[in-house]
Amino acid sequence: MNAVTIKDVAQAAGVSSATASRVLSGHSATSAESREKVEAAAKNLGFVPNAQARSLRSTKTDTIALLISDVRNPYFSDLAHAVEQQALEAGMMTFIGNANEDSEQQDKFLAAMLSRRVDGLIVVPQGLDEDSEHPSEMMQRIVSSGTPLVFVDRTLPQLNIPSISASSATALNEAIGELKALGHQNIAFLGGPAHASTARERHSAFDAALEANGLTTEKSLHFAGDFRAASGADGAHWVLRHQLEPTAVIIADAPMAIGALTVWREAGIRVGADLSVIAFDEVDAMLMHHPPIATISHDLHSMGRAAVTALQSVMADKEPEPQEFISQFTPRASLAQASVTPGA
Amino acid sequence: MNAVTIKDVAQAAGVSSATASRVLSGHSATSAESREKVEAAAKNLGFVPNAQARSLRSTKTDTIALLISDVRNPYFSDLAHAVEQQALEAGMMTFIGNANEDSEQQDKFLAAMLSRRVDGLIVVPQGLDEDSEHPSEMMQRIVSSGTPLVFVDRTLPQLNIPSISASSATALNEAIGELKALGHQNIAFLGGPAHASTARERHSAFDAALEANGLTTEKSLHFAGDFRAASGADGAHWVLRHQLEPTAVIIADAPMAIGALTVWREAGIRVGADLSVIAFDEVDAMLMHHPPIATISHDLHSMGRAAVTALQSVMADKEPEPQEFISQFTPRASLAQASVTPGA
DNA sequence: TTGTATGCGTTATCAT
DNA sequence: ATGATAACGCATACAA
Repeated sequence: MNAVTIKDVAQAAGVSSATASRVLSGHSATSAESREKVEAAAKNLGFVPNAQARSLRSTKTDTIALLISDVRNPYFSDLAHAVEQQALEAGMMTFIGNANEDSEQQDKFLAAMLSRRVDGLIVVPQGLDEDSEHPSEMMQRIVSSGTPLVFVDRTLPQLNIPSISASSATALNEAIGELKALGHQNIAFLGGPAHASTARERHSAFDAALEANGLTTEKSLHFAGDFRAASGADGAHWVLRHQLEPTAVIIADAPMAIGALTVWREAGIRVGADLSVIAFDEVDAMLMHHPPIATISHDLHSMGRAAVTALQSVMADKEPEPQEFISQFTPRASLAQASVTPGA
Repeated sequence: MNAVTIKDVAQAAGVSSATASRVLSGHSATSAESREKVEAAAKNLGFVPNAQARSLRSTKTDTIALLISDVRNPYFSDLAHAVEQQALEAGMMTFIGNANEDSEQQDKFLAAMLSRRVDGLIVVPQGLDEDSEHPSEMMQRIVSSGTPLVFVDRTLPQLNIPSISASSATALNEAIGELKALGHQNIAFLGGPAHASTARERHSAFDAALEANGLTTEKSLHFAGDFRAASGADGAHWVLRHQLEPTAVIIADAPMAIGALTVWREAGIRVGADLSVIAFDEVDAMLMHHPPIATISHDLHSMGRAAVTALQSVMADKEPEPQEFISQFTPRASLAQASVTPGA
């Protein structure tokens, strides 16, 4: 077992534990001689500082936590990768946690992080499934604990927390404009759960884009899913049975798109001929599909970087102006894919 | 800021901090009266125990770390999900780290975990790129520190660490048998980097399967990639230019398959007609491809569970019999996909 | 520059 | 069952 402490190192080096500490943390002044001896002893004994004790004393952990809502969604694993790289550059470790689209699991992770005194938290917040109006109790406690916190991708508007999110207005306007130009009139929307701010934003941007393009906003053409594949499959059936016979569909995330495309394939619907499809999130599966699916995609790398930067601001200042941190990113529409073709 | 300690709780409850501790950790015997008072006070003050201090004293963290080699590879994020769920059931938190297929980044994470005194480590080990024979120095230190350690997916044979891995022999035998029955003679293999044990295992199982099926083991039909998409693209070009004109290709992981399929699509090669393709790892992109790609897929859920179970054994016993923990899983071949058709 | 002594928040020991 | 106190490993104020 590893029981080698700074005392052992000090003893082996023939100095006091204070001097050993000074050498090993490298802050204060130390003589070249003791530096040499201590470093040799530490290496020799295989000394690994106990981060628990260190941060108990210094109240700094150089660690942030990132909570995403679904590890298995490539959208979020890309985001995780971006955050991690940026944090690494800033000398901080990242703990990645997975809420699994479940607010209970989110709270468990948040509690663990809070009790481990991470320096900051970057969170894709889960709304409460039953009640989207109020954040969970644990989330409230995080906030009132004063732990630096930043939301990314999704947000909880009630909480006034710095948020890195995206505005789909432009991209959806472009998409709908393109579809209209191709003759599509009845465009369906397979949306996400109302407790996710991104789902709400995409839905209202969809409605606004219809209106801006002079198309009727038909409430019945909106399907409420939950961002997971199974609900996309349900949505696909719903589209096929819909009395307005939509000729184009926009899908709010990649897992739902995968579920839907699988259903349509099995039903013999030819995407790009019988039905035009545009999906959020440019993941491999969308590009591998035949034909490739037109996408509205976010610059996850930049969003991840921005989240870390915003968190660093919060960690530095004590009272930041929240308004400064509501960053809006603009996703990019790639519509020149064969999944978008003239409609009836 | 959150500065409420167990002393504050004790004071508010009118008991000693020792009693408060006993109530809050729930181990020793306490009177109903003090239990009530302490719990009320704790809730009232919003007390969050400091895990640093707790585990400094108790040398237990109820936390394990999982190091995967690429967060963005769905294969590994599925594995991460499985490990996390199983650990949660056992009352342990999981820190997920990403080596990004880089042994330096692996070592950074391992150092951080070691210094945080996690109770155990589940690792998909990176070999050293230059020298696949020796584990990294940090890995050696982990081992000699006595921290409970289990390898999953990949292993480092030199280290004699309990390992959860897979044997592709059966699946590849089946795959090659099918290809031969369909008339394929020249079958190429796009493999992974030699420093990954899975790459070596898949390669030698491929050779063995050729031999078992009475096909010549043609060294020149093996392409050495690195498990990433770009090398799959290189491999795709290599296949097209190869003088033996292979009619079937087996690809060692999903990212490489995606890279290769993209190249072939752009080159106008019709997979399933001009070329038969079988890929390891059944990820969404393989199923979305037209035609769907035949796959050899692992039961990641079981492998993840097994890894946690094995780790628990190591944490319980002090000197386990390593042989007991070399679990072999057998991937399943799904060959009835249209990417596999008769060959020249 | 170095050593001594103290404290971080919690649990364990030893009395009572 | 409870309280006083030491101890976990480290960093730092203060003294030398």
